[in-house]
Amino acid sequence: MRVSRYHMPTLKEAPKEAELASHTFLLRGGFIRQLAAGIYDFLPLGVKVLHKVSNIVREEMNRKGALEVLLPAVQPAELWQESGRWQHYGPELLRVVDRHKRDFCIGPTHEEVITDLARRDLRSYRELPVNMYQIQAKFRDEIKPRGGLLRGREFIMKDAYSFDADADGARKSYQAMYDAYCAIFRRCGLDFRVVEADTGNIGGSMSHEFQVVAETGEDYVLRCPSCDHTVNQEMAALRGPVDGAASADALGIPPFEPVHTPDQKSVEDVAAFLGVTTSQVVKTLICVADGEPIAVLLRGDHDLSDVKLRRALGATSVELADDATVEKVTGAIVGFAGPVGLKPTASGKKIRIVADHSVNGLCDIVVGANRDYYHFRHVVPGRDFQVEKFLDVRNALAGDPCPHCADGAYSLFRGIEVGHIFYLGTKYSAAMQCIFQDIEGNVKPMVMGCYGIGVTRIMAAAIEQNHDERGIKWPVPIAPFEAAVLALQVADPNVSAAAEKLYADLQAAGVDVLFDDRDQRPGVKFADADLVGIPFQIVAGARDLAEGLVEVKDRRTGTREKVPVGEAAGIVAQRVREAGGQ
RNA sequence: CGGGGCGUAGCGCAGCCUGGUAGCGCGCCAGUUUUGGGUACUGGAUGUCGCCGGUUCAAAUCCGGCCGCCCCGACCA
Repeated sequence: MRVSRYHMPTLKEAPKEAELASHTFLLRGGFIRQLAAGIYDFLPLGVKVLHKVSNIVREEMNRKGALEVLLPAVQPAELWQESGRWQHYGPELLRVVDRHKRDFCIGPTHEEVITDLARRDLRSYRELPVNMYQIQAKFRDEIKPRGGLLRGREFIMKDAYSFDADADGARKSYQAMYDAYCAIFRRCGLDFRVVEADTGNIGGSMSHEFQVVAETGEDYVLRCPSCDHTVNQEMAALRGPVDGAASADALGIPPFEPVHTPDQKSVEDVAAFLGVTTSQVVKTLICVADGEPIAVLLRGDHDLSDVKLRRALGATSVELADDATVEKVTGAIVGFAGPVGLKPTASGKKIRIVADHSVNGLCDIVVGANRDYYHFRHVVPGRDFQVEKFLDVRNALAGDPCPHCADGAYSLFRGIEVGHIFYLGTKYSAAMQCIFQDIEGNVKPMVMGCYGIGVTRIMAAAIEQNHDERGIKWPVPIAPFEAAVLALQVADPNVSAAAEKLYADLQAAGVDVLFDDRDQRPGVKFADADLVGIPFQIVAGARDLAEGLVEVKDRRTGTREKVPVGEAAGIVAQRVREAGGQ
């Protein structure tokens, strides 16, 4: 491709909305343009990267026997009502009404559609297992799209769904996808980790995330260096109730008493005001679990993991109560909830009180007084209030003990989730009558799995991981072009002839090459090639050509070397191959 | 949804407080120049100042409403 005939609108200055490297360079390099919040146009360069990633995904999926399909973006509400998600998905599901007043949604995922497809055409165990996938745009009406392609509302995803006759087969299907995903991300040149994850509202019983290691990632991941256990922070368990080991000696502690805390709402404020540490303040979070309010006690310096709470309670949904509920339950404005003297619920039942293990064994603590602008101090758990049970519900932190080995301690890193696989079981197949007959003639629901990869998110993640101040340093397999030829003085016949030959030779060698044949200053070409992130650049200029040389630059390492013109194409073709190019 | 900010040329911004000719840099077009890391000079084109309404002789500027975008928080296969 010749730059003079290409559309590559690079920008010298970054649009002000871009904060992250990936967002900035994608915009500046002319890969994408924003159309609306979280919605982007893909320009020619962006599409090229998208295709390279998609092709890798496709190859690895096909290698595992998965079959490519293409499902509709617009889906009828009926299917979602069948699975129950029309009610449960919430405002993230973009719903539309057609001219006949029928309800539809723009698919945020395709479990319903694929399950419907499977139940119609798959009847016998002889036809299983089947794994079908597609690469297609999804829409999720995110509250807050951010970071360009990192969290858009419309994005491109590869989603696959497996159907097996039994759990054993389904586990094999799951493992095949696990392996395929590792191969895909490795081929994309990403530094990633496989992470144990929660299944969220998609359901199922086993799940792994594939996280690209990046400072700018939204997810927090804990990893134990001694046993390599790696898990999303929101569900990282802790080893035993070690926090509460110190036994309470309530004897010397005076009765609890109210203190006026007029302007102190946060734990930090209260601790500072009363001259105690934040770990001596116990915060009481009013949550709603499956519709019932529940009080959850946590040490002031800890955060709640709503995922761990949900799992510990065996609830299907857990959320923080809204202000009105908090006021009803505590009789005080938000910020002063405490375990002492909580009101019974509307139905007359006493509100349940649970606590994190770390609260066990604390004594002489500060808690909210369930009264506006008051706290209690010298409170002793067990003496002044009772806890129904102690649970592991706080977010694990770096340094916390790993539950899978005797002495390991978690370390923390941030990641960008680029893939997620779920062992679904029969959640959708049972709800939607996706059944088959086994060898004995029994009718059973199929055992499913689903597997997603954020294709557009890979683009962003790859940049977060591979860039410098000048621009992108694409890994060769997903770079928009593998090499560029920069003709520094197009008016000079020697230069243009040499550059044309290099261009032709590289093409003949199967290299995906961009030829900068514009009548521009050298600086412009260098800057654009670096910005756009072409891995290998051959610089053909009058100065070196006079000696029969051109310069070969490696964008990733920054090394430049002078080589004879005649050898340059061969050298670059060789390096492209070694780096995993086409 | 709560808090904050922004909306003026393709991009980055000034002008608004204190109402009166719409500006700067980059980019773009023409020409000259330059030719190994965004060259210099000359000339030029480009704006419903986000939208609607109000105040006023006069509104980018003041007032009201709406819309859009960004950031923080809550949310999130």
